Amino acid sequence: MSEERRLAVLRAIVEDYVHTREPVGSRVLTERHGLGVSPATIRNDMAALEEAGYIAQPHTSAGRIPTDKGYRLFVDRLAEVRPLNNPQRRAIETFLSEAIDLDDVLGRAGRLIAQLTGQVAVVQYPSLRLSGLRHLELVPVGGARLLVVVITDTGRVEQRFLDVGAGPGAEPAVVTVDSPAGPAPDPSALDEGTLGELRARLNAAAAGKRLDDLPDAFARVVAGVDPTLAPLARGIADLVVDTLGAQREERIVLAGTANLARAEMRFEQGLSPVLEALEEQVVLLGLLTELASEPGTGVGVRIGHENRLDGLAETSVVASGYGTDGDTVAILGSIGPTRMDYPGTIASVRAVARYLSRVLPS
Amino acid sequence: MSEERRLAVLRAIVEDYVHTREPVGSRVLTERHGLGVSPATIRNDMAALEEAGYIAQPHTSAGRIPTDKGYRLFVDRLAEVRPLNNPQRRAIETFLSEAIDLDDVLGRAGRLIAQLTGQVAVVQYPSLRLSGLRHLELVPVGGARLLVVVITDTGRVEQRFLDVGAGPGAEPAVVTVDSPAGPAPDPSALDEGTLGELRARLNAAAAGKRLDDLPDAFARVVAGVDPTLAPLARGIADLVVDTLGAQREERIVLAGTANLARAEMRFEQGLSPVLEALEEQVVLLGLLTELASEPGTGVGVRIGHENRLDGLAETSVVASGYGTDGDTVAILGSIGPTRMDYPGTIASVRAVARYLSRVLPS
DNA sequence: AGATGGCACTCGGGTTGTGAGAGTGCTAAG
DNA sequence: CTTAGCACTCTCACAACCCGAGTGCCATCT
Repeated sequence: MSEERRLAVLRAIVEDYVHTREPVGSRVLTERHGLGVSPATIRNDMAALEEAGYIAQPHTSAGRIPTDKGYRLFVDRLAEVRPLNNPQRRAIETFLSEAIDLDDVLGRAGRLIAQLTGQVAVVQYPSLRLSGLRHLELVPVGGARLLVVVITDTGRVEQRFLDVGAGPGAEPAVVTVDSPAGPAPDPSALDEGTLGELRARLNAAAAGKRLDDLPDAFARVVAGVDPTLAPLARGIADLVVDTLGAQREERIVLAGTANLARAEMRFEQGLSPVLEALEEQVVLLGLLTELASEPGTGVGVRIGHENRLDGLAETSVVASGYGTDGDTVAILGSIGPTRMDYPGTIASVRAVARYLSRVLPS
Repeated sequence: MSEERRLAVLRAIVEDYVHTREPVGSRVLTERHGLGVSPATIRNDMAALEEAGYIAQPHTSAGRIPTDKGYRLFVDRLAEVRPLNNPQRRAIETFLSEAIDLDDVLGRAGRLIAQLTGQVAVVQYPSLRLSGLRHLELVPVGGARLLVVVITDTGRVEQRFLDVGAGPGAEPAVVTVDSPAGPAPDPSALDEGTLGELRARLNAAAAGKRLDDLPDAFARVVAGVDPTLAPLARGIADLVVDTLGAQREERIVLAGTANLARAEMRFEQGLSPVLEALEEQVVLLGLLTELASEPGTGVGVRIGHENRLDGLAETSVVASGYGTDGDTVAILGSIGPTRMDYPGTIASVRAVARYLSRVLPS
C-alpha cells in the first residue's frame, strides 16, 4: 500500500470536495482523477486515511470529506501554488494605483481580495506602533484646546485634542466634549509664535523616529525649552506617544461580507457565529497578528479549529503581512469556509499584499 | 362597520405579527387584544382591510400579515412613540461621552444603535460639504510633494498629497504613488518660511468659511500673494475645494450586521441581497440623504419597496439627521426587516441622534 | 344595518412508509 | 498487494395522508 498513492488520494479528495461541495466516494474518485486503480483499492487507502484522521465521513454510506488535519496536510505538502496570470496582475496593479489616499488604497485592496477569492477580505490599517513619525502639527482651536495632528510615514493621520487649560504639573487630559463653562485659559501659552517654535523643535527632534525612540527625543526637547513651556511640551509628547502606542486604534476594514451569504457556502452552524466573530475586531486583530508571524512563503494559513475563535471554527484564514521594503507594517487576508480553494486564495492574498506594499507611500 | 375598529384591528395585527412573527388569525386577535367583538366580526374587518391593500395572506387558510402599505399607515397614524426610559438615556449619554475622537464617537453610536434595536446600524460621517473649515495645514514631505491637511469644524481630518514639481501654470495633480525618478524640484518654493506665510494667509482667509464661500476667499489670497507663489497657492486652493466638495469621501460605518443572521429575522429572499445592498455604500448614502429630508418628527422611515434598492425590498430603514445646533451635518439610522418594532426603533434612533449631536465637537 | 354563530371548504405542514441509490467493509480469489 | 463480488447500512426523495387553523358565506339575532 504505497504511501505516495495515499497522499494522491487525499489530494484528489480535497480537490474534488472543494469543487463539488459533496462528500466524495471511491467510485467518482477513480473516474474523475486518473488514479489507475480500482475503487476497492481506493477504499482501502481511504480507510487508512480515515484511521489517521485526515478524512471523515458525515454518516455511514456517504463519501469522505477532508478533516482540518487533512486540509493542513494538503496546504503544507500537497498544494501546488498557482500564480495569477498576467492580466490579473495588471488589473490589481492599476486598480490599486488609482487610489487617492490611504483609506482608498486599503478599501480597494479589500474589495480586490473579496472579488478575487469570492470570500471575505480583512485589511488591517498600518500599525501606528510600527510606523515612523513623519510630521507633527499643532493647531490652536477655540479656547484652551489644542489639536495635535500626527502624520505617520505610512500616510496615516491621527488627531487628538489636548486640554491646556490646566495648570503646570497637572496631567493634561484627553477630551472630546467641552465642559460647558471651562476656566478661562491663559492665552499666552497658545500664541502662534510660541507654538511655531515648539512645533519646529518637536519635529526636528522626532522626524523619522520610531515609537521606541520617541520618548528620549522628546525628553531632550522638553529639557531644552523655556521652563514655562515645559509642561505643555511634555503634555504634547505624552499625547503623541500615547497615540502611536495605543493598540485600540488598530483599525481594520472588511469587504465582501455579502459573499458569506452566497448559497455555495453554507455553514453548518449558520453564519451567525461567523459574522459575530468578524465584528469582534479586537480578537480578529489578535488572530491576524499571530498568523502573520508564521514562517514559510510569507502567507499564513489557519484552518478550522486551529484558530481559537469559536465563531471561525468552520472557516479558514489566509493572511499575509504587507509593508514597504520588507517591513511588515500591517496584515491583510481572506476568510472563507474550510472548504476553500487554498492555492487560489493564497495566490490572491500574496499578490495583493505585494502590490499593496509597492503602492504604499514610502 | 366602524372605521375606528378597523384601524384598531390593523394596529393589533401589526403589533401581534411583529411580536410573534407569524400570520395572525381572527381568533387570537380577539383573545390577545381586548377588542370585545367576536372573531366573525373581525373577519369582516379583515376582509375590508385586505380589499384596501393593508394586509394580505401568504396563502389561503393562514392568518393575515401587514403589507408595506399597512406598515406605512401604522407608523403614520397608529404608532405611539414610546420614549426610552431614564437608565437607557443615561447609558447612551455616558457611553457616547467616553469616546476619544470622531472615529470613536461614530463607532460607538453605531454599536449603540445596533444593540438598542437589535438590527443593523448605519452612521454617516459628517459631510465635508456641509462642514466649515477649521484649519489648513501644509507639510512639506520628501522631494517635490506637499501634504495638505484639512481640518473641519466637525473634527474630521482629511489629507491629500500635492505634487508641486510641475512648472507654474500646469494643473497640479493629486498623486499617491511616487514616480520612481521625478524631476528635481525647485526647493525654494518649499522652504519653511514661505510655506508658513502662505499657511497663515490661507487660514486667515478661510477659517470658519463654508465650502460655498471658499473659492472667493482663496481667490483673494492668490491675487494678493507674490506672483511666483501664485500657482502654488492656486494649486492648494483647488485641492482643498476639491477635497471638501468630493462626495466620494462620504464614508459610512456599519454595525451589527451579525444581527441580520439571527434566526428571528429570516428573509424570504435570503440575506444575500441585503448584505450586498449594505456594501453598496454609494447607493446607501443616496438612500439616507433622501430619507433625512423628510418632514415630521425628524425621523424618516422607508418601508419595504418604498426604498428603490431591490436588495432592501424586505427591509425598512429608519433614519434621522444629526449635527450641532439644528444643522444636519450627517445621518444615522437603523435597518431591519419590515416586520420590525417601529416605535422602539424610532425612539432609539432619535435618542442616539440627539445625544450624538450634543457630544459632537462644536 | 351591523354583529354573531354555524358550517363547509381549502390548504399548508408534519408524519409516516417505502424504494432507489450510493457507498462502505469484508472476504475470497487473482 | 490488488481486485471483484456481495451483503449491509444509511440518506434522500417521493407519495400518501391526516390534522388543524383559518377563511368566506349565510342565516339569524339585536
